[in-house]
Amino acid sequence: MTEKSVTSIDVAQLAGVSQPTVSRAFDPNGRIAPETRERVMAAARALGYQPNVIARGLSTQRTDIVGIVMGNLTRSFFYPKVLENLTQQLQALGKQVLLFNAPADRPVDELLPRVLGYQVDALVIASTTPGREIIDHCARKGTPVVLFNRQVPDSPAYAVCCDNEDGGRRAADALIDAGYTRLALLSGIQSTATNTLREKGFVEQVLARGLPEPLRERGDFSYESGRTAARRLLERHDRPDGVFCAADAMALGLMDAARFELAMQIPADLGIVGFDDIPAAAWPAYSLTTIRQPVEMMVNQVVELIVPDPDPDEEEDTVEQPTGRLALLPCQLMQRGSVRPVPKGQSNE
Amino acid sequence: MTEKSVTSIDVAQLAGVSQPTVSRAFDPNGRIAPETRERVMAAARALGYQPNVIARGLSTQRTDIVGIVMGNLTRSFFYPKVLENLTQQLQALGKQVLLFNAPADRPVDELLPRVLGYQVDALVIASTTPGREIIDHCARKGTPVVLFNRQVPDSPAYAVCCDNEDGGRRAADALIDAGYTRLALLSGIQSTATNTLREKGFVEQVLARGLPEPLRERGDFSYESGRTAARRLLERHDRPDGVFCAADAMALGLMDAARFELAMQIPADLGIVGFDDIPAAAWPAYSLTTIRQPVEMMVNQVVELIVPDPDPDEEEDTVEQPTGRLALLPCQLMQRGSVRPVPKGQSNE
DNA sequence: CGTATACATGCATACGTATTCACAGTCTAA
DNA sequence: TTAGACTGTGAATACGTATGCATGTATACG
Repeated sequence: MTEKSVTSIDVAQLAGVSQPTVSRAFDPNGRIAPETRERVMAAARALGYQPNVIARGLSTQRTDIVGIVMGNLTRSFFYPKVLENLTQQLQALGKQVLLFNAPADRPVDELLPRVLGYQVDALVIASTTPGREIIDHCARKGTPVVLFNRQVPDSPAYAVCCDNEDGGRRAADALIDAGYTRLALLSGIQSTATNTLREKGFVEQVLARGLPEPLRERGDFSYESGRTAARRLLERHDRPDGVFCAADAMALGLMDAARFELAMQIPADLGIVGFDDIPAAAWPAYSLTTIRQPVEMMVNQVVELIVPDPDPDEEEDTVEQPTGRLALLPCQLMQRGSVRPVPKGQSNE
Repeated sequence: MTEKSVTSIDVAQLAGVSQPTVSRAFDPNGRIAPETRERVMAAARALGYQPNVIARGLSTQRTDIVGIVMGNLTRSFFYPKVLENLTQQLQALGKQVLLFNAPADRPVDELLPRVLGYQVDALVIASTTPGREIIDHCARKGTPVVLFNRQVPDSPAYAVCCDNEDGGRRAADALIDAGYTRLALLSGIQSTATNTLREKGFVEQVLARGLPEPLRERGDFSYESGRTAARRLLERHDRPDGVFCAADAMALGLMDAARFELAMQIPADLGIVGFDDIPAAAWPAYSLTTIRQPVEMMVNQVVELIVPDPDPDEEEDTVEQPTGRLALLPCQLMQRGSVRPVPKGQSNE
């Protein structure tokens, strides 16, 4: 058993050619006579030969593997879709995804040795805290790094973000336009850029519209954290009447605590705006008004940065991209039932 | 730029040893003097050297890469957790996960060339339909294949399943014990073993307990499919009063349609039992009674099959495992609010 | 003191592919 | 007809690591 696997040499022998010819047959641009290629392919089929990607990687210095570092996949219910889309698109382009798991609240540098060892062609960091070390190291090796909804200033990494700050502003507008006045903020993991920017946009807009500084409560992006934070927040004497949650999962937890533990009416007693637009936000049991992240667009951007267009006339001079290039994609307010309708004629002036 | 990456030869030069010595320094079992190892490691640190896993893979015929084939990650909300757990555990054991995406309803054989090319040490197939070809090919190469919640009879693949058939039976008992009598079944993708077995267990138990054949409606495991199926199912003149859904996501869709479109009371007018125990099932907005799959246990089993215990006294004779070995893990009924309480003294006799 | 043993290390080579170079044959243009 | 360009192929080699084998050195035992 454990049959020795069939190599390009075996195929070469059967087809009566040399090993390099087999290699060329499998290279779409390989200079080879059509009839030779056909003969090689026939032999390959007969033997069940499949080029060894590992060996090829050693030879070409390209593995067609893209590393993806992700934190808790199941915390906010947002990243599974990102991962799914990314995997599908990359696979369609001949790349495969190597998945790394990292804690969300520590820099990902601990994974550095692993990631480097696998000679990935590119690295996507999402849902965790990027570290300088890993970014710089990849930069030296010429490995593109794309940060997903994260930013590291003055670094050579690309960043693809939805406009979190603007999203925060829109959330503020949505609540204020609807007439809520005692606002609160339920934030996520403090060390993340997603949280910081959403928070900043929200608070600044609240102040800009002439309302007092919103209350603050902390969570970790998860449903449970939203639910427990809700108890603290809604039992205060100066209980807020409108809350922006930095992630939908927290908003759902908050909503459940408010409705089922504190018997509050939504949106009458309490207006809630989330962030992400996860599937459950649209379910009628929640009908959560939220800020949608343009996942498809973001993933497209990432893919574009990672796998260079094969077209551009072989201008292989690698037009040096501006370091720290940032793609900022627009978010969109999804109006649903967790915020009461805007009174006629009133809106963000 | 694109600095040439540092190899074991560079480290060897700096440390004043030969290249194989560097290799041995990084091998935990390598015969090497402690002080030499320290010197090598110091040199490696100084240069930022990291062994090239690809090259190692070529030499050792082991890549430490485990392939995972998954279908729609976001359809039933069950697989993200599986993937997360699996990735974490394998990573802790020094393996990495290479992710393959496959359509859920077609055999995964189309991916065969890809998977084979990457020389994975093991292959896990979940959430999609396994194909004979890929299994047989891996068997010939000595690559273990583990099917997650799937089975292919008489194949050399391992299978780790929760006891889907028993889960179906328990669902039937839960509904019948609570006094529901006009039962229905909302099934998932027909070609999957998970669906077939849950269906079988449920129907057989319903008949065994003396009730008439349950109605049947079809979905695809997704929330939306549950919701649309609900409309068809609940507008019949012989509307059921108890439904078993082959996945929680469908149950939630069904529940929403029943409550918000048809103004039915749950559990009074309609009892619902799901399968999986996804996070949302426990949320008070749903409080779904469901059959829990023991995810941790299942993942542990998978990992055990994939990475052999290093302990067993080097009995490397590879005690031939029985082909088609199946691990059947128990599921558990989670009693919540979507089924009315069992009347006193009544239960599965 | 001599021999057997364990240990530490270097040398040579293998893993499977891609690629550079050289060579022979074919085709085109004068 | 011949010089040149072009095409298709094989030989040789590189990619970075692991490992079998041989060698040399230190240790144990009689």
